[in-house]
Amino acid sequence: MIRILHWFRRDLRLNDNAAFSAAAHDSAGMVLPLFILDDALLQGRFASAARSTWLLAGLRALDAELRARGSRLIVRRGDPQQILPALAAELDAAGVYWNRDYTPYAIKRDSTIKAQLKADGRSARSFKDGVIFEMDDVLSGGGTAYTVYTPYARTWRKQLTPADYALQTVPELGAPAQWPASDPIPEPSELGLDVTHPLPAAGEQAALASLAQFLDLRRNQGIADYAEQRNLPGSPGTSRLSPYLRLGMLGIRTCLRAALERADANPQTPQNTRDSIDTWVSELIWRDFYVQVLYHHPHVLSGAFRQEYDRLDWPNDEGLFAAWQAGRTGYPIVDAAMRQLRREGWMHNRARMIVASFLTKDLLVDWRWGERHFMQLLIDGDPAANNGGWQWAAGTGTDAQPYFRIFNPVSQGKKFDPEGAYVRRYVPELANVPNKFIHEPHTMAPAEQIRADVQVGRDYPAPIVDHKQQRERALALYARVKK
DNA sequence: TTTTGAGTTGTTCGA
DNA sequence: GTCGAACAACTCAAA
Repeated sequence: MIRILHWFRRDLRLNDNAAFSAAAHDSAGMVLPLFILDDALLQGRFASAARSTWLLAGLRALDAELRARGSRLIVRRGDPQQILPALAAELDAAGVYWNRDYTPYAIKRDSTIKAQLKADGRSARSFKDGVIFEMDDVLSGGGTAYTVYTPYARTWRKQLTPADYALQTVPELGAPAQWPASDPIPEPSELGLDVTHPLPAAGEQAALASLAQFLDLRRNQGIADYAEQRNLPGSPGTSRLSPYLRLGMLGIRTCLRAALERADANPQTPQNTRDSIDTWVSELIWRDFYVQVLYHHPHVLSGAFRQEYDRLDWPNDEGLFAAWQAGRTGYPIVDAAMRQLRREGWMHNRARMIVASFLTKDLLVDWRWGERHFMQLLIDGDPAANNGGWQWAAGTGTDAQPYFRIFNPVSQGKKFDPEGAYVRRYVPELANVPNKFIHEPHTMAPAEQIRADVQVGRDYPAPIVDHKQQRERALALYARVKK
């Protein structure tokens, strides 16, 4: 009877898991589930107390899923490059399987481990699992990787077949006569993590329930209105699935299949629902796109995708950066968003664009400072998507917006949070400000400020920069690079 | 090789 | 308040 180790990483689920299914199949159920807590990832530049806490919750949920099926999760703490070959030897495993990860760190680590395992005479197999299309799966007519989203997405959709999102069921699992030693899953405090804000319910059951709720057409707030509602940060219009996708508590094939079946199953599906499903699938394609961009252009993690933009001479005012982080810029939609990030470890997508534009184009701070701050606080923080989003906002990335397209934080607020619901929720000192002034409270006359229970400059900051002026400075900053 | 069409999510200005 | 045009030019991808 052979044993195969399945090395869990960003795939904390049993359903629809390519490597896990293959490991169970090839070992006739004698798959040994393993997770390694890698100190390098717990302490690196992008380490996050919130995300690590979320991970620990995910491990507990995964262990519970496994135990319900007569198995369990083996946990080890340390360097995977040492632990895996040693553990494979100790357990006399015929092989080790895992799902691919596409960051430069992961690629280097995995290829080292694969070579070691093979030198030891074991099989080492990696699988595509976290995306629909990976690496060179989607190429332009010239045989090169796309760097522009729209033609990438067109080809992605054209070549998609049902086989690309076929699901595997959870296999029957066996148990060895004796389980190897396992470190306990640590409590967050044991890792020095002190996250006080609540997290979503972890695990694949919670993830599947969230997906079902999002796609439920009988409720008004399901996907039917997604195309419109998703842009309103004060409304529950987005899927909220990103934390589950980040750690693979939810599979991407499961998402895609469920979405497409909603549209296809019923010919009566109204047009706005079809549009919404299509819009959401586009978001899933964006996710594949940025993974693919990072795979082909790993330099984006240290500098601009378009390297001429590394010459941008950012003023990088630390005081302005600190005010942005704290949500005290005097621009209500920006402050609401930054406080949501601290309070929930999550931020609405529209708000992410607004605060990214504000940091780079209004405060003239290097996008990498914002990228790092997001990674440290977001429970869904993903190197590929986060980097892609920041570089897009900064105008240094793939498919860059024209550089003069600078968000106006006041008009964005008026357009996407007209009643100020979002602002009022996260900036309570503005709770009683009338809608008319909610996005520019400093324009209230003193008497109006008294009526609204807020004195700007005392209870809430006056704008720390002048948008119009900073916009001109940003244009000048970029113009210097262009010539 | 050359040409052509198009590019996530905007803003501002003037009629 | 609403509308259309200008913003500035460049790169990518496909024909």
